[in-house]
Amino acid sequence: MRCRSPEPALPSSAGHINPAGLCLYGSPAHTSVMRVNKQRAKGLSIRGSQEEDPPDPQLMRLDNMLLAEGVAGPEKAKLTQIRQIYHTELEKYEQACNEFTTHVMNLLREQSRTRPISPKEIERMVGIIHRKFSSIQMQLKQSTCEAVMILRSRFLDARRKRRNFSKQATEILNEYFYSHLSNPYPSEEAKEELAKKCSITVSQGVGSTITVSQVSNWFGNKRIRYKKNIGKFQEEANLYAAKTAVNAAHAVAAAVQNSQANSPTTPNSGFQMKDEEFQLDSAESKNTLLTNMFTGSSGSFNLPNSGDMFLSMQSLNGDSYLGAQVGANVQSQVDTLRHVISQTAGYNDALGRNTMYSPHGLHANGGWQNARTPSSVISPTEGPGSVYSDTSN
DNA sequence: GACAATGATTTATA
DNA sequence: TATAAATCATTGTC
Repeated sequence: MRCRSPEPALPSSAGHINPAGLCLYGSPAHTSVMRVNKQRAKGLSIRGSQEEDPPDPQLMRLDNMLLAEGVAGPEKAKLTQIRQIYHTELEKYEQACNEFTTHVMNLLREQSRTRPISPKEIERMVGIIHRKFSSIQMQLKQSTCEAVMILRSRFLDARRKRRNFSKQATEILNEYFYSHLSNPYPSEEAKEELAKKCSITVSQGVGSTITVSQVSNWFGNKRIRYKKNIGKFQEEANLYAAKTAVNAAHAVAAAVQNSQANSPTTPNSGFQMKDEEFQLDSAESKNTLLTNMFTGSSGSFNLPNSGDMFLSMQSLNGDSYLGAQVGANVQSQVDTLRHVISQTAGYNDALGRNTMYSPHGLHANGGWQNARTPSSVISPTEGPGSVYSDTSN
């Protein structure tokens, strides 16, 4: 149940101060507001009114609190408005108190001509007046604090509102999801890294950050929605699978080049890759590449890695996406790659296992195998510690 | 304005 | 305690 905060009741004039005025009950802020008000009420006097020139410490504190929360724009303007009204009203009360006291003193002086008036009586009268005004001033302060607190809660409430993640952030999360399709349960570290990565990306655009719990939410939603309607996500899965493939291809190409550069005596393994073959400027071209990879029509490059990628194709369409022919094609490409990579050294363990055709991943009953087992990762495309790898699958 | 997409919340469960 | 599943509520698109 979401609560909606009402509009802050701004104390616009002395006559409008809510006499009950005090609804910050229960909250620590309320307690502290009351405590401060009590302290302030104790020392309230006409003379003390001059102490109001510096900004109210409580309001200053709330102000700082709001600023720390990132209050800006209209909220901040409203805060300034509240403070201005508060100080204006306070001044008015103090002036009225002064004037009224002077007036009563004059009256008493007048009366002293007809009857004896003791200084004690004058003091008592002034005391009564001051007490009355203090009480009104306290109400003003309480109302102001209330308005500020409402403003704050409204701001926090607004922050709870749903905001779509940036495109880049969603892409990062999707990349992870589809490259870990057999076990889309990022570890705590992976979540942290994803959150970090997303926030870095997002901060360049929207200026917000994504927390670890938001990453968890995202994966929770993604898993359930993917499982519910695999067909709907097929295109997306293809796209990200292609992306992963391209990334892997780049990494392999780099590894091969590196290997050749480091070992001038090593003959060319026959696995030549031109970088332009992997330039995919559009989703369409990625899809084309993907299609070619699975049909073998391109000839330039076929599936480099990613058992998950094949898994996604399988699981998306039941158990026979392009069937064994594709599987064999993929297998041969993987074998070629494995051979190349084994020559470049360093990733044998990572790619040494071929689980491409094992029926892992999404179960027929709708669950993921090894659910709740965080995937740990070392990948040829990203290296140790990266969140983008699923070689454990 | 209708509808789909999506982030957040709640509840139940292992 | 993490997750699944259902649901809510907002945002974006047409």
